[in-house]
Formats: sequence, C-alpha cells, structure tokens
Amino acid sequence: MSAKKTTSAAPTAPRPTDAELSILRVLWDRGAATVREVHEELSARKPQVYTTVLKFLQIMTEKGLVKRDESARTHIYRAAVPPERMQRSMVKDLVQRLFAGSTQALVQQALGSGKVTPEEISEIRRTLDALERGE
Amino acid sequence: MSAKKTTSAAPTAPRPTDAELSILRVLWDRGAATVREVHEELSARKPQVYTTVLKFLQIMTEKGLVKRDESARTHIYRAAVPPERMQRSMVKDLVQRLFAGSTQALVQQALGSGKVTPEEISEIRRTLDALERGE
DNA sequence: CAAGATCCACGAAGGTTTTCGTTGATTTAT
DNA sequence: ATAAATCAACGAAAACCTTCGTGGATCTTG
Repeated sequence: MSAKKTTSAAPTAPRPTDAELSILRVLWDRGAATVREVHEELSARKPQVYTTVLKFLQIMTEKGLVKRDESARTHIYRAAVPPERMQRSMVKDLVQRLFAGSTQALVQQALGSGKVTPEEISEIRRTLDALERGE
Repeated sequence: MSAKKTTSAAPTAPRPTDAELSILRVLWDRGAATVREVHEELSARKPQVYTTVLKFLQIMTEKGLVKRDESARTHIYRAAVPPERMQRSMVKDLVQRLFAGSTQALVQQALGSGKVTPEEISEIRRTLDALERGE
C-alpha cells in the first residue's frame, strides 16, 4: 500500500531468476537480439516456446534487466547491465548471504572446489599483487 | 505426477531460497536451535512472525535442508548440511550459471569487488601455493 | 489485394515461495 | 485444577515465477 515501487524502472536491477539469467547470457553474448534470436539460441539447448521467451523479455524490461528498442516492429533487446557489473553484484550478494560478508572465504571455497589451471593461478597472483600495490 | 521426489529425504539438498538461507545461517551459527530461538535471532534484524519461521522449518525439514529432533515437545533443529558443503555447491552453481564454468573468473571478480585485507591476501597466496603443489 | 507469416500484447493456468491466522495439545504458573 | 503461556500442525491467502494459448496488428509474397 505504501510507497514501494513506482511505475518507473527500478534504480537497482533486481537479482535475475534462473530463466532470466539464461536469457541475459544470450544477450551478453550477442550484444543485442530479437525475441526470435534469443528463442532460437535457447532452443538449441532446450526446446522453448516462442511466447515464453517473449514474456520473459517483457517482464525483464519492466524489471529493468533489459532495454528494448521499439523503433521498429521487431523489437531489439539489450542487457541493461554489462556482465561484469552483474557478476560483481551477484558475487557480493552471495558473499553477504552465504559467507558472512567475507570475500576471502568465498575465494578460498572457490579455489578449493573448482578446477583452476596453473596459468589461471598465475593470473590470480598478479591480481593479488595489484591489490597489494593498492590497485 | 511421475517419479520426481519420493517421500524420503532428497539425496541432494536443493538450493535454498533466501528465506531458507537466513534460517540456515542461524542454525550454522548456533549448531542447533528451537523455532523460538531462530525466530528471535531473525527478528533482531527484521520483525518476523513466529509461525512463519515455524512453517519454514517444517518445509525445510521436508526438503531435507534441516533435521529435526522431535523427542521433546519443543523440537530442536539442525542444519542437514555443514556450511562448507553448502558454500561449495552454491559457489559451483554460480560459477556455472554466471561465469561460464570459469572458477578463475569468479575469483577475479570477487577480488576486484570485495574488500580483502593484506592478511587475507597472504592466506589466499598460501592456498594458491598448495594448489600448485598439487594440494 | 488476399493469404500466410511474423510479431507483440494480454491474460490465464499451474507451480513455488512467503506470510500469517487459527486450532488443539502440552506445559507452566497461580 | 484452572488460567495463561507455549508449541506444532494445518491450511489458506498473497506474491512471484514459469509456461503457453489466443488475438490483433504488421509485414511479406504470390
């Protein structure tokens, strides 16, 4: 009843659901895409109904997760947020919710569970160096 | 309708929702707790209704996220899974969904966005050393 | 131009998550 | 032992997520 969400776009894009994220991945990949293009790319992995994808894009537009160019009949969609920013916010979110705010704890857990090549390890070391050097 | 989940506990605990995760945090923290204790701790941050917390604990019991000792009138709950295991699986999940399977990409993003103290950096270095040494 | 294809909007159905009121049982205090 | 407090169970309502069918508009093609 009280002020919670105005009709305009949210200032902070909400955390995407799984389905929304799969669509964002396509948009990040292509930069921009029509509903049909998204639909086809998603269908390659898992059969999808066209209007389902369309519906998601519409909802995501309302949520501010994507932006829509309606100048032509066939609308063109883009992710409203670059992948890096989304990764950032979702990592932060997970750190808060699951690691009591400790970034280090998450990093340790990630290193312990996932595969990392020697080259990647070197790269992480360089990032650590840069961090210590004060960026 | 078909076989999807039997009545018994799930072999793999499902990804907890936000509300469920906040309850798990309390349980991990305390080891074990009654509904009232969980309720009070959660209420400290955000007003909660007792029966809402109770309901969640009941659902989480069905899902296999928590275990319940019903021997006394006041039931006692424990997390069914240690925090490390949950962290592991949720980090893996995020790596798949948002980082195209690259653990390294997540680590880089985490290091770049969160605050990490010099001591923590050293610790991460030691972990990297151990990794290179083949554990 | 007429038929078919393509596209978006709308809405509804089914599922899950979240919230909470009520009930009945058990315990505690008077 | 009666009243008050505490507790688990149940169910329902609200919100949200996911899926998809239908309809109307626009574009394309023969």
